[in-house]
Amino acid sequence: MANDIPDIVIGRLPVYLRALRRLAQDGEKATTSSQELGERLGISSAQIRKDLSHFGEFGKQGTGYHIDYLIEQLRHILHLDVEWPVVLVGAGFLGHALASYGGFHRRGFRIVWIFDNDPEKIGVKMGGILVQPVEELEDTVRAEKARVAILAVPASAAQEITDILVEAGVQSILTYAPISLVVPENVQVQYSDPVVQLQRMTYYLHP
Amino acid sequence: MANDIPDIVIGRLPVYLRALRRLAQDGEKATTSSQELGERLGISSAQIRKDLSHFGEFGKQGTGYHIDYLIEQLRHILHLDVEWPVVLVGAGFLGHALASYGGFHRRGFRIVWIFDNDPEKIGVKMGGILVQPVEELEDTVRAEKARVAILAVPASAAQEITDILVEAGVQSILTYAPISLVVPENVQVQYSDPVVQLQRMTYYLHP
DNA sequence: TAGATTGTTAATCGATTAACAATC
DNA sequence: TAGATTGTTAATCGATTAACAATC
Repeated sequence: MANDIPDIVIGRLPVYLRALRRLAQDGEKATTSSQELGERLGISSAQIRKDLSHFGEFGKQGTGYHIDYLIEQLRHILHLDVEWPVVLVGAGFLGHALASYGGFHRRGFRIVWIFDNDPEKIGVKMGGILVQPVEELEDTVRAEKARVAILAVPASAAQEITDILVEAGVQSILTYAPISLVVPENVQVQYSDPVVQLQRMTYYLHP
Repeated sequence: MANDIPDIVIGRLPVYLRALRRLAQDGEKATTSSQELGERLGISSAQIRKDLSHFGEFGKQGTGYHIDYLIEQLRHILHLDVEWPVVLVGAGFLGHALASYGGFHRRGFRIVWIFDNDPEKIGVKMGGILVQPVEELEDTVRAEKARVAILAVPASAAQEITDILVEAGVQSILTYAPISLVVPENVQVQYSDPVVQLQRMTYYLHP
């Protein structure tokens, strides 16, 4: 069963989910509409309705979408009704920031292992988690069946660590290294390179 | 003169640039081809040629693209032949990681101001830069004509800080806050929310 | 010359939007 | 009932790709 639903649609669902959670938190109303959501996100209401219609009928004519119900549906679609344990590789400043970030909790993820190759870092606690030697990465991933990883290592180490992660069974990698990774097609990669993101904007700045 | 060239094309150029710089650094050859580049990036060669053709003719039949020359052209197109001073708001762990990141240098950016609202942080040096009180943000941005900002503040502060930045003249914002920002249409925003990125991948994981 | 690879065209493929019947 | 808003259709719009003449 291959994937019927466009990647680009899947990519928007977490953004919808985030906006819905905000609406739920504000607690002003129990329902919202594709129009209201679209205005907040800068997306057309038709697109939101179309995206959601790939998965079912979640709204009611005349009233819109029940916020809590739609949140539950999106969580289910995105497989967020379980908490995913995450392996973090790289315990530099960025690794430290990620390990200490409170935002994973309740949104589906928890960093539970941290690895680094620097003897100074090994044994240190970050976000309450002990930093382990990278030599143990492969065995740990395999034994614990970790499927989600975050890469916060220098470009020079990124492909090598990726190969280890993939070999050990990781299927989803969020990478901060400024390099394009080569992975098998069943492995998902999301890139976060601040420089690339900044460079996407300077085109529009007239010097 | 409005923008003729699709956003999606602009978005790929920094990725091409990054790959080209890697090739230049390896120093094995002076030229590359759309095919080689495409294989490294997982993009079709036709797309690379098409993207570049929006801006001119940079290659030669039979030999491909001269790497250094194409790098220079892309830098020029993306307005990276000047170094952009960047204002960073938020001096938490993430702000610290960004301030200490060596990767901005030589890729077109330099963080030169850091602001925070925490008295404990103000006066501290991060990446060699003094953290200043957020009360001075607006005046500094205006006086120094900063046009690029990075937001590393909690969701609760993000829209408020955004409004100040926009009011003071910032036109490009890279935000790490887990919230959709509302900005005028002449302001560019790039989002980096690790949870959203992870959530985009769990859809493809079968629990 | 033979081989390689560009830039571009036209065809294909895919995504977005406008509009509206259905219905809460 | 009147007003609002969904889910869906068909039309439009835009992006990608295959193919190839041009030419280095």
